[in-house]
Amino acid sequence: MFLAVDLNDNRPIYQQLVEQIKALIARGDLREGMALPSVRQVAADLGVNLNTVAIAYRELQDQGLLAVRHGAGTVVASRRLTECDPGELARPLRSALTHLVLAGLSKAAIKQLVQSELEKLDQKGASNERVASP
Amino acid sequence: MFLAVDLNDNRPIYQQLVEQIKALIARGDLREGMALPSVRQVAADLGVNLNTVAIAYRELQDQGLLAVRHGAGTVVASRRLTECDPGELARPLRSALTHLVLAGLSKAAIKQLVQSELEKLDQKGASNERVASP
Amino acid sequence: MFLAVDLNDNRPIYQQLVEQIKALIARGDLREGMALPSVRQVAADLGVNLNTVAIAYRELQDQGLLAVRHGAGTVVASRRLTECDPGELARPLRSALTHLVLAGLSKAAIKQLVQSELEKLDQKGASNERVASP
Amino acid sequence: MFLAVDLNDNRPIYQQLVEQIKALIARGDLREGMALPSVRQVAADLGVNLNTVAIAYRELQDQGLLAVRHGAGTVVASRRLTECDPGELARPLRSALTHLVLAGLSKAAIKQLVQSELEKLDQKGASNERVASP
DNA sequence: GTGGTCTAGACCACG
DNA sequence: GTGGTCTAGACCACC
Repeated sequence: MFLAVDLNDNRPIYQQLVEQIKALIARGDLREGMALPSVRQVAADLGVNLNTVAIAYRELQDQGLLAVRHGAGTVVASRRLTECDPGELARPLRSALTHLVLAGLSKAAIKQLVQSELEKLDQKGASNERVASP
Repeated sequence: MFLAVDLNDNRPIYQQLVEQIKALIARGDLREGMALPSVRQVAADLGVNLNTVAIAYRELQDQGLLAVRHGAGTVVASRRLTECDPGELARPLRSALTHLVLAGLSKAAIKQLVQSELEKLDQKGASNERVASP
Repeated sequence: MFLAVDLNDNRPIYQQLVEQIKALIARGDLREGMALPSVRQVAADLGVNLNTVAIAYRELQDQGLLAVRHGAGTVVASRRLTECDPGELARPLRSALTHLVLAGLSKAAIKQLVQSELEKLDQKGASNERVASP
Repeated sequence: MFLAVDLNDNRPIYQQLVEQIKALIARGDLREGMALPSVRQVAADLGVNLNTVAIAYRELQDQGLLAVRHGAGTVVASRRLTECDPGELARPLRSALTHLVLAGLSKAAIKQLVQSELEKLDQKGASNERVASP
């Protein structure tokens, strides 16, 4: 299984699941139309409450990333760009960068870190830029 | 005053204050030894409870960013760089970048955003690199 | 119950609780993953305010000793050794030893006291060294 | 001057002064009958409030370590063993040892640390054991 | 049920 | 004046 809960993480479990599934989609490990394991199975595998998983799935559905097909499980939705206030969009970025600056990293070191993290995300997730090969 | 609370923000007020003050320190608007407004004054200005502000100040004290002197006010602490696991350090960055990718931003757009945010931070905070030339 | 507040103690109640819980963990009475009584229960048992206990738990969470799971109670965190400046680490020891010297204890008496206190701590806490022999 | 205030220390200034003077006495740098600088001079040297120093001196007087001779300044009192509940006496030691155990130090490492700290204190402060030479 | 946060108002310790 | 702590009681989020 590709999901895990970290008990040493302060964040609520459902939020950890949301983040992880988002990351899988962003990386391209989960693509449009691919099925996700059922709420019950995830709950059983991780040993968490069924409701907790359901809330995570619902959150992702609300964000337009998952499509819940009645009786047929849950699949990755067709990519719809999330509509956000551009100002709001950058807030977590701003917060993360502040964190790094206060930790003493130089501007160059931070840009390098961003670069390497972006490459990790783009390894498989180039679905948007892909042009012709299938 | 340079602080504000956003009621539309999900995060607790005290955490908003922590973030804002951290940003001010990272930008160089607040420097070593500079005094912060008193807990009571901030509370009055923002219309929040005294304790809420005290919790924010205390959090920053625990993180080593503020030096709170009982009876004598609060000042920005002398910076000792926080030593952290580099892996842990990048986690919020990773999360923020995932967020942006899912919002549909291209790799190039994200790097540009990072660049512009870093420049905002570096406007004033170059005090360490500047030596003597003017 | 294994906690108590001493009203003759100058230190704030929440700090007394922090110290006591730390001691229980150091002694091995509380081990990784063990659940602590709820904030409400401790507050009721000790006759102190709910917030006072919450502050103590939160402090221990910040120090990485407890894992507080919203809605699911509090457990002893999986230990990751705290990395500290060795000089800073010895400060409370230095202060305590000074105290004992001024009270008139001989060097030998102090070492004996240290020995006996350490034995109390090591009674149960040898879980890491024990391997497999019984 | 042999006293200093550390602004990055959370403890109140007067308590820092008390600790430092106690350490000087324990080490033997200050011996019976030796004069201390006046309250005013210490206050001026350290740039702290006159009252703050006075409170520190008074605290030490209450503990029987200093003798304030009206109009003639302050001297180190003739050593009187501090009367304490033996249980109370060990509390700071217990707390310091707990701290070290939780930081991951082994029993042996702690005893070695105690040994080295005690030797620092005994360098000059052997006034109790000294037998014959004056 | 759990913990998290906030308020209002009180009292104490420090400088 | 400053910050520190505590109380009582409320409401919210999580499981």
